[in-house]
Amino acid sequence: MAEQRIRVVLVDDHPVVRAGVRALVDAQDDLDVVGEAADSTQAVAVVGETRPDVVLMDLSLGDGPGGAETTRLVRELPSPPHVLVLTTYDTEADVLEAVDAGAAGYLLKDAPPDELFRAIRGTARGETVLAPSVATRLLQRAASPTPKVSPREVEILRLLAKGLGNKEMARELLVSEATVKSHLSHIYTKLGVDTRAGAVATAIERRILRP
Amino acid sequence: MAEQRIRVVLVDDHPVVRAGVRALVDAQDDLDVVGEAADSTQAVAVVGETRPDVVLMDLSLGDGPGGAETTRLVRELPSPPHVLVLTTYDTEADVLEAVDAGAAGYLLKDAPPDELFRAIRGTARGETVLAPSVATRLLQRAASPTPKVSPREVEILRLLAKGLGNKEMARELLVSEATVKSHLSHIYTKLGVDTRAGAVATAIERRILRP
DNA sequence: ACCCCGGATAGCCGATCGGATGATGCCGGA
DNA sequence: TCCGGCATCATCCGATCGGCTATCCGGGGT
Repeated sequence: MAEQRIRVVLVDDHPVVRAGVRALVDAQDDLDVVGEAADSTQAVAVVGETRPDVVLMDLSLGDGPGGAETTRLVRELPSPPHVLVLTTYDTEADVLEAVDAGAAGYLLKDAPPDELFRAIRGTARGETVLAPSVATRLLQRAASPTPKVSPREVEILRLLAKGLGNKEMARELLVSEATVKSHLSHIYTKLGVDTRAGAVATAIERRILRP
Repeated sequence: MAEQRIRVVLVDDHPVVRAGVRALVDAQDDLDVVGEAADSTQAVAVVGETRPDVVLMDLSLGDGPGGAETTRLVRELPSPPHVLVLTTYDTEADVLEAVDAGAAGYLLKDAPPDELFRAIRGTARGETVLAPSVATRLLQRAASPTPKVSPREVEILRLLAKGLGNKEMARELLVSEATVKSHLSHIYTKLGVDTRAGAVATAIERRILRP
């Protein structure tokens, strides 16, 4: 059956997870783990050397560039491999970021091994593979596009989460209180809330703020 | 060297992680993985049957009872095994909960394999093993004890994160607005904040609320 | 050239919040 | 038994917030 083994590289900062995926994937006779990387730099190097068909990419890589950025770097290599994101979270922001970084699929770590194998094979063939829960979220977001929060607004959100009042934010950002209120109004509109507490909760949920 | 193999049971809802730990641990000749469980019920059953020396416990087990509660259940069995918590997060609330559920150690999943092995051996001998970053947090918290947030207050926090006003919360919880404000004041004191937004951010950070 | 958007600013006003203070009832541990 | 924590309720008041309306400017895209 295995005309040609599918060559896989793992990118994950957790040794345990790498060992797990390797153990599972190597047990399949049409799949080969040809390399591992724990961070972004290693990932690019290993992919360049081993020229795999598929890269399994974790999104949180500890310090340094994250999985999304690493995906972008890998996809910019000549004749790049397909990237299958394999991660714990299914927050919409993560998915979107990964997808527009060039990821071909998105799986959650709690997926049963079978699903993982099918996903790898599909990705190798150039198919797009999404975990059901992720697909659902994507569709929801597609229906109501998330307006982008501007950098300045993120700044406001950060201070908001620290519990600052408008006056204090104004001082902190060297602008007038009126400006702060203006930003806040825009934030409310974009996040679909109408209170500061709701804005903070939604911002964290959407991963605009890191908890 | 290996006078007596150390018998280990894995409890984790991620197949990938179970495979990883199993692969790593089984490769050590003094350690034996004698069972796996994906949820709380399975965990208790498997531990009861296999009578391991050490249980490696993930804290987030998907639906149903979590790792802390499961740790408690396992520790209530006759001549119970030592429980080593192996998880992704090192939030103070998690650690405390696990420790007073009877866990003997706390390791993070990004720990290098060596550390994991040493931790398992230590735990088997009845030692207390804490990841450095966890130990640090514990000490910090020991200095300034975190006041417990009451169930009712958590309820308030939940609604707060949804952006409700005091009046709306009162209606929702079938109490007077005065009561809501009273709860809020207590929450502010306990969390060390003085605004709703700050309370939400801190509550999420402390994992009192799930994002 | 034109227009839209992000960012900054202003004033107004009603609704809401946050702090202070005080009181009651219940339950569980010392 | 007594104390403390939890949950409940009440009032008062100054500070703050949130919505609304409007203006201005600079840069990027059509």
